[in-house]
Amino acid sequence: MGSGEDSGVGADYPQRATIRDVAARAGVSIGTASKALNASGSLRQETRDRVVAAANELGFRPNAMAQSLHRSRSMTVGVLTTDSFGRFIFPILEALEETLAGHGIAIFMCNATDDPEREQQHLDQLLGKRIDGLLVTARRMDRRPAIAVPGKSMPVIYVFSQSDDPDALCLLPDDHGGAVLAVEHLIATGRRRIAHITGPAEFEAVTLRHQGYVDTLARAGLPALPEHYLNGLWSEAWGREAVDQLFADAATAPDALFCGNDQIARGASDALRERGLTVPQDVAVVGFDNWDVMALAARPPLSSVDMNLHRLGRAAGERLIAMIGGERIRGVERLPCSLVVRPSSAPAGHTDTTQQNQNS
Amino acid sequence: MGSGEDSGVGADYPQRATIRDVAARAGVSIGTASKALNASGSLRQETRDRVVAAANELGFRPNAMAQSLHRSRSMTVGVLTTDSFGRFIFPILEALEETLAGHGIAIFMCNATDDPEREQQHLDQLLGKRIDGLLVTARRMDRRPAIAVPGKSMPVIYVFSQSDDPDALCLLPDDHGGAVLAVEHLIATGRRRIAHITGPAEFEAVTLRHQGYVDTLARAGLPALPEHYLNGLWSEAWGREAVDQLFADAATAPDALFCGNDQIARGASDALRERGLTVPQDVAVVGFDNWDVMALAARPPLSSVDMNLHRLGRAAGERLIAMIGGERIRGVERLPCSLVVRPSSAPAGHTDTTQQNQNS
DNA sequence: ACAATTTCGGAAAAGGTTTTCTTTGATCGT
DNA sequence: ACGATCAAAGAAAACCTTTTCCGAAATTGT
Repeated sequence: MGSGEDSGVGADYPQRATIRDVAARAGVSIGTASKALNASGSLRQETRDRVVAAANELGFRPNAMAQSLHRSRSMTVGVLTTDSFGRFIFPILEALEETLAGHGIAIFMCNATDDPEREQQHLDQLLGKRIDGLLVTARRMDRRPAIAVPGKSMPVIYVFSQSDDPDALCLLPDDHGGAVLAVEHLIATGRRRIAHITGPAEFEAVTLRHQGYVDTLARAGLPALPEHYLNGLWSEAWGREAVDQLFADAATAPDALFCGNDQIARGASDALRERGLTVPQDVAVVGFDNWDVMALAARPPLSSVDMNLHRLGRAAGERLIAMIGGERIRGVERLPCSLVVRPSSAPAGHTDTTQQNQNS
Repeated sequence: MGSGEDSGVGADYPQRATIRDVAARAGVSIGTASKALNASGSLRQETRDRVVAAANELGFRPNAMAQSLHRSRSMTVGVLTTDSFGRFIFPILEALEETLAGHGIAIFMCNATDDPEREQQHLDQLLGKRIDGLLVTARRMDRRPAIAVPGKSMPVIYVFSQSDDPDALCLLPDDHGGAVLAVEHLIATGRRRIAHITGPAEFEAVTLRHQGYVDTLARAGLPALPEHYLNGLWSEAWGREAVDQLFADAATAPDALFCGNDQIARGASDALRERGLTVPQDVAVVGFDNWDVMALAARPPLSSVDMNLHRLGRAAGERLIAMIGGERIRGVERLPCSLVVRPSSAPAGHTDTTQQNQNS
C-alpha cells in the first residue's frame, strides 16, 4: 500500500464538473445556468453564451441520474432475455438499440438463462433503476409466463416470444405467412410434390409454418401427403436423414423441399447431391431463417424465408416508445416475412430476389 | 383527447412507493426507515421489523438513481461495440453480464456500427449516465483508436480488440498459443506435412496464428513450406478452393490441415471428401473457433481451437470490477485457448477431448 | 434519587438538476 | 417624474436516498 499518490482504495477519479461549477465560472446562479443550458426561461443572449462557454471549458455533462430523478423518467429500458442471447436475438437487439438510441433511450441488457431466480433478481434490479419500459425475449418454443411487474406499472413487450399476459404486447414474425411465401414460390416455379422437413412439433413456429404449407397446397389444389411432412431436430444431420426417408420410395419422392430452417435445408441439399440429384433441377429447396452463414455456403446457395428480425427489432423499439408515451398497445402482432430467392429454387435466370407479402 | 380517465399524454402510471411512504406507514422518520432497510444505524429490532413490513406491504424498492446520486457510484457500466454485435461477441457478453450482475452492476449496451459519430454520441450518453466503467469491443482486425474519455477519468477495457492507448487494458485470446496447440496435436498424432489455410493477412490474428504454426513446426524440426500457407477469405468456399490448390500437386500434398476458422475447415473437409480422401485417415483437419454449428455439422465433426470466449468475458468483468475498485491495470493480456479434439483429427479412439496450454 | 452513560430515533445536509416563484432593476406610458 | 409593466436573474423547493450529527429517553452506577 501507499505506492503512488492516490489513496489506494476506491475509484478516486477527479469528480466531473457539476452545473454548480459551471454557474460559478459563468458568474450566475445554478438556476440560471440550467436555463441557459436547456434553452429555457428568459435570459439575455449574452448570459446564455457565457454559460455555454463555461460549460464547454469545464467539459460539463449533466448528470443523467439527477435529471431522471427530477423528471421521473429514467430514459432507460431493460431487455431481459430468458434463454441466453441467441443468434436470432442479435439482429433484433441491434435494431432495437438503434431505434431507442435515436430517442435518447439507453438499454440495460440482462440475461436470465432460463433461471427464474436470476430472472427475478434482474427484474428487481431493473425496477430499482426505474426503467421506463421492459422488453422480454425468450426461446420461441414456449409461451412464457408473464413477467411479474408490480402494479401493471410499466410497458412490457415480448419480442420473438409470447406471453399469456393478455395485457402485454407480443411481437412475432408471421410464421404462417412465411411458409405461404415459400410454398407459393415453389408452386409458381412448377413444383407439385412439395415436402416439408422441419423441427420438433412442440415449437409453435413449427405448427404455424406447417399450417401455412398445408393451406397453400390446398389453395393450389395440391394434396398434402402425410409422408411429406417430417418432424425432427433443427440440424443438418436431420435434414440429411429426412432426405433419405423421403427418397427411399421413388414413387412418392418429392420435387421440392420446404425446410423449417436453413440447417435442415443445407443438410437436405447435401444429401440430395450425394444421391446424385441436382438442386434445383431435380429438387428445389427452400429454407427458413435466411441465415447467411448457412444459406450462402450451401451449394447451390439456398433460397430462404427471412423473418426480417431487424424490422422486428425496430418495430419493438417504436412500440415501446409509443407505450412509454402513454399509448396502450396489446395483443399479438405478427410482422411479415420475406422470401429471398437464390439458386436452390430458382428457375434459371432468377437469383437473389426478395419477395414479400402482407400480413396474412 | 379526453377519452377514458387517464389524461392521455405521457406514462401516467402510479408512482412507485418511496421511502417516505414506507416511513409514514411504519410511523418513523425517513432516516430511521433508511437505517432499518439497510441494516445500519442503531435501532430496536421491533422498529426494524415494522419498517421492513411496511416496505414489503408497499412493494418498496429503493430508487437506484437516488442512491447512486448519493454514493456517486452508478453501479452501471457501458459496453460499446464498434462493429455490430457479432457471433464472437455473444459469449463474451454473456459471461460479462453474468459476472457483473453477480456484483450488482448493470450493463448499458451500445452499438456504434463503425460510425465514429454514433460512437461519440453513445459515449456522451454513457458519460452522462455516469457509468463506472467502459468496455469496448470491436472487430479484431484493426487496432482501434483509443476511446476519448475525458480526463482519464474512468476505467476502460478493450475486449477482443486492441487499442493504441498505452494506459488501457486489452483482453485477447492467445492466438499464437492456440495455433501451437493445434499444430502440436497434429504432430503428436503423427502428421508431418501440415498446411495452414487461413484468412486475410491483414488480420493480426492471422499473423499470430501463422507464427504459432511456424514456431511449432520449427520446434519439431519440420519444414514450413511456403506452398503450405494459404491466405484467403474466412469462408467455406475458400476452404474448398484452398484444398484444390494444395492437392493439385500430389508431390507436395499435405497430410493435415490447420485452418484459420471452422468455416474454412469445413469447406476443406468437404472438398477432401469429394476428392475421395478420408478425414482423418488420409488428411487430418483442425479448425479454429470451435463454433458448434460448423464443427459439429461437419462430417466428421471437426477438431477445433476454442478461444474460450466465455472465460474472456468473465475475465473482462473481473478486471473491470477490480479497476472500478481502484486498481490500475493496463497492457495486453492474452488468455489461453483450448483444443477440442473430435474425429476430424483423432487417431481412432480419441474423441472430444479438451487440451489446454498455459499462456505462451 | 441524581449524574453519567447508553440506546434509540429524528432532523438535516448532501448529492445534481429542473422548475416555479420572487425579486431586482430597467423600461414604458402618460 | 411616477406608478405600471416587463425582462432578467436569483432563491428555493422538489426529486429520493443515505448519513452524520443531536436530542431525548431510558438505563446504569453509586
